[in-house]
Amino acid sequence: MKRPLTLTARARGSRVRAYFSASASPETRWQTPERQSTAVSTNPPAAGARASPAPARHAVQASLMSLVESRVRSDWWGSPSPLLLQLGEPIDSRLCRHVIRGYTSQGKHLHSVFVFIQMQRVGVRPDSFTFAPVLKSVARLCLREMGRSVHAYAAKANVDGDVYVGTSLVNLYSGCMLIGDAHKVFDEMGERNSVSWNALITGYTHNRKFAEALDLFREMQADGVELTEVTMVGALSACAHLGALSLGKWIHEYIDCYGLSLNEFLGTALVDMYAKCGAVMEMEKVFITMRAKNVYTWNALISGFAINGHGEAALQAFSRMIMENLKPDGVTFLGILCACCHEGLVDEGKKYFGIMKEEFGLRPGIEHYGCMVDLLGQAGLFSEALHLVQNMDLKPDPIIWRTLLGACRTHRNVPLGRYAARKLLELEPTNAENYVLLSNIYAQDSMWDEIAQLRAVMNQRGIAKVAGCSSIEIGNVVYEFVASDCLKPEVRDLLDDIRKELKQMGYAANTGLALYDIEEEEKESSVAFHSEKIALAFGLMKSPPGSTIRIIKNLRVCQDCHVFFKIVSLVYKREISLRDRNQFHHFAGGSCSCRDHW
DNA sequence: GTAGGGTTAG
Repeated sequence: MKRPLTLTARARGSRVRAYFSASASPETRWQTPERQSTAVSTNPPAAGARASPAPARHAVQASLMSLVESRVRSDWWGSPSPLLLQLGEPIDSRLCRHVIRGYTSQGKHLHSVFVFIQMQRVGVRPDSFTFAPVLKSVARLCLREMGRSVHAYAAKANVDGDVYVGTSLVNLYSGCMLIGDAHKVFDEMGERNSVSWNALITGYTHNRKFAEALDLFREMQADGVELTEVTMVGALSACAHLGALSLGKWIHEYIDCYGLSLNEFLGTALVDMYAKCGAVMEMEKVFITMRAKNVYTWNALISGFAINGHGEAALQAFSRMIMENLKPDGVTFLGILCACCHEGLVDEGKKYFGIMKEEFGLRPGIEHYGCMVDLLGQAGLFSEALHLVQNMDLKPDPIIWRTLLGACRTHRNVPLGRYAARKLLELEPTNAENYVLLSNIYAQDSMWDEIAQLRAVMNQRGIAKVAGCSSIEIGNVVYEFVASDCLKPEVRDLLDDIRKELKQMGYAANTGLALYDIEEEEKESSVAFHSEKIALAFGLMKSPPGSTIRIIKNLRVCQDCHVFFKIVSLVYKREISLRDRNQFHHFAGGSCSCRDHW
């Protein structure tokens, strides 16, 4: 008998807050208590989500034609099926549907939309069979205003109550990043089924609203709607991003218990969930179990190894992938280059960057260059890194400059740091992270005047630092902590005790990381209460002895916390997994899986 | 006959 699990919604408004606890056992189905959060369904849609349908046909013709016709004409006339362009001729509606469906399924979305418009021009009425594919095409093209017009036209044609059309509309708005509108359509649907729920859940994950996606997942289950493979893919994706391991495991159990098909989609989502939750062994187990694998699956495995500091395993996986005759793509090489970065494998990274172009004919994107700049910069090879940035065939983006700036911080390279920061701030003057990075470089060399100037610029421009936030799951409840939080006395006392103990082991707070020029004692306390340290103290207090402490942070871990965690893992004999914004740090016995490269 | 799915720099 599996453990009974209950689910609670995320409680908002408290400093330490519970997201959810894991769910019910698969046998007993998921017991969903009353909602505590109003985060999801009260989200008001943007005005005009249900625009007046009155002038629908004209709206389609006028607003859509001007937008689409100019873009489509060049390749339309050369297309293999120009028969519908005999404007003014009667067009058979069945033929139109057939052609639209064909174009949409082939990914020729502009063609699909264009045929739809021709139908309006010659007075052929579309039906639900026509709206569904054309809405899909509009969604893929991300044409918001066109989508609203087609929505209005569907209402006018009285087919918006159809479950297929409704689901297509949910998909349309979420694809256009208008998730509030998608939810409004969903709420107003007279008939819903599993597919409509899946469309909304997936929409929330695509819109990066992961906690809300899980709220919906819980609602769907409570409503007794069938949870399918597609549902689980969406929910697992949300778990992966949130680091919600216990819920992810529950879903895995459900898949096994209910015999859901571990196809490429679901298997890849599971592999990715375990990877992003730092559970590397479970990730490998799922991968081995899977019978159907494709390039997505391999990519999830390779980047999973990479972010968890298993660079060699990532490279071995790549070799196996090639042996199994799978063709790697750009994402595969991103994982490989990322693995080389985290392992500091400069020569290997250069080799794979070359292979990518020469053997596989893949043109490196800006993200591949980003990895190479990181690899070279973190290795202290600044001339090569700068040469690459200045000579690549793409315009350097802010991430490229920020990566170089980060390497300058690692190696205390103030002159190049200034140069990179100037380039970066030209492109991205309002991102606080850029100022903090440069300030950290100055602070390492006690350049307090420069820091004061930076602070003045930030104040003048009204730029505030992003608050550090760390979460930890204890007993199936996720607690969140904010940096310099108002601590409970017992957590503060424990942190003080830990610090005293660590000081005896030679730990001294790295006060150079404080953004401002402040008194030594204050500097120490500002890094002393970084959110990950608070989460760690809470974890030491509340988790069973010997269990792995898993913490997730929204920003990159600072050098001081990194040292702190290493010593805690040694002194307290605990394994600690810390996921920061870019990668995992697995601490054990006084060292970290990242080998201090991050 | 129409709708819903996975990987991706720092």
